[in-house]
Amino acid sequence: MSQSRRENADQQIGPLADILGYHFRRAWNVLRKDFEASVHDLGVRQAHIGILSVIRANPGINQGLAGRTLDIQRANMVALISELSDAGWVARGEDPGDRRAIALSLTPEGEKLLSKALERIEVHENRVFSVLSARERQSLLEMLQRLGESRPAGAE
Amino acid sequence: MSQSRRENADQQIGPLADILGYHFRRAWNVLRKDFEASVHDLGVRQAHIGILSVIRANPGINQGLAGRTLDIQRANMVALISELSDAGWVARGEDPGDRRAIALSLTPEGEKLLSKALERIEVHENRVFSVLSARERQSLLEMLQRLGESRPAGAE
DNA sequence: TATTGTTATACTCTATAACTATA
DNA sequence: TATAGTTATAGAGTATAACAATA
Repeated sequence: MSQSRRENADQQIGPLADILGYHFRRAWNVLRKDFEASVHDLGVRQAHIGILSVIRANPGINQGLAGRTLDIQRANMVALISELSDAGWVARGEDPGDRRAIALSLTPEGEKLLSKALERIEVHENRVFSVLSARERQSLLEMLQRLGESRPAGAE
Repeated sequence: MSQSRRENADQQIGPLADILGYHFRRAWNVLRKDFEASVHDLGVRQAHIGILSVIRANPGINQGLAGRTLDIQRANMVALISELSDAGWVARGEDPGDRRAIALSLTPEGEKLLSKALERIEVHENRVFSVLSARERQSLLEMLQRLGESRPAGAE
């Protein structure tokens, strides 16, 4: 159960062949690069899309909750929201119930941008995941959901 | 085919629910964090393990080829190899056939370190992937391999 | 006391351009 | 001219500590 066949040039990767995390990293990099290339000219990055989606689905949501929903530290949300605001895609409003909080909403331009980006992303995903069957794609989605929602305990 | 159920607190994530890349990112972060926590005290990072493994499997391999095997830019290999050399795990030798190249090999300490790290990683992977069955794990491995070896064309 | 947003800072991985010394 | 290693630098995502204003 080691030294699995690997057409990669003529090099051996040794113990890595059996480490899922290694293959995860490579696959993630392929996915990430193609994603970036496919939306780069729109001026958005990965993190932006997540934020815009969550705001669209929850108009008036505040920064901290949006960040927690996406697993983005609140400290890192600050710059991201500034970028989205500077671009004219997100508006910062007042939270009626909490004067510390900022209520986020999409501007009409933000709505348009998000729709355009989502179209690009659909094409991008069809391209990248063309090496998988529809069934495999569904199976992968379920596995990734389970992994992403898990909180493995033991290595802290 | 949208707005799929999500137990994530009471927030909606909107269009993200159907984007594989979103779930890929979350799963990758869970995996990455647990990995780091599990080998951190050994003084190694993700990239180091890959390099050590490839050197073990190909003693005398040069820096550039090791990097290409792992999809690490040659510019980024420099610091990584320096770290491994400074730690006493990797030795830089002369390449008999090419005076520009550096022939890499593991020191006895490097061998020991790698073995120890691989044990940690096995525990780590069993922990993280405990949410998957053995069959799913195998299926995931195959899909990740296919994705990682693919070179999606169209978004450049 | 706890939480919201903020600033400052750091780490890791990834990426590009330009240089040198060989080949 | 092409390649191996190098330097410098930058972008992107992620992480922690500490602070002011508000709850």
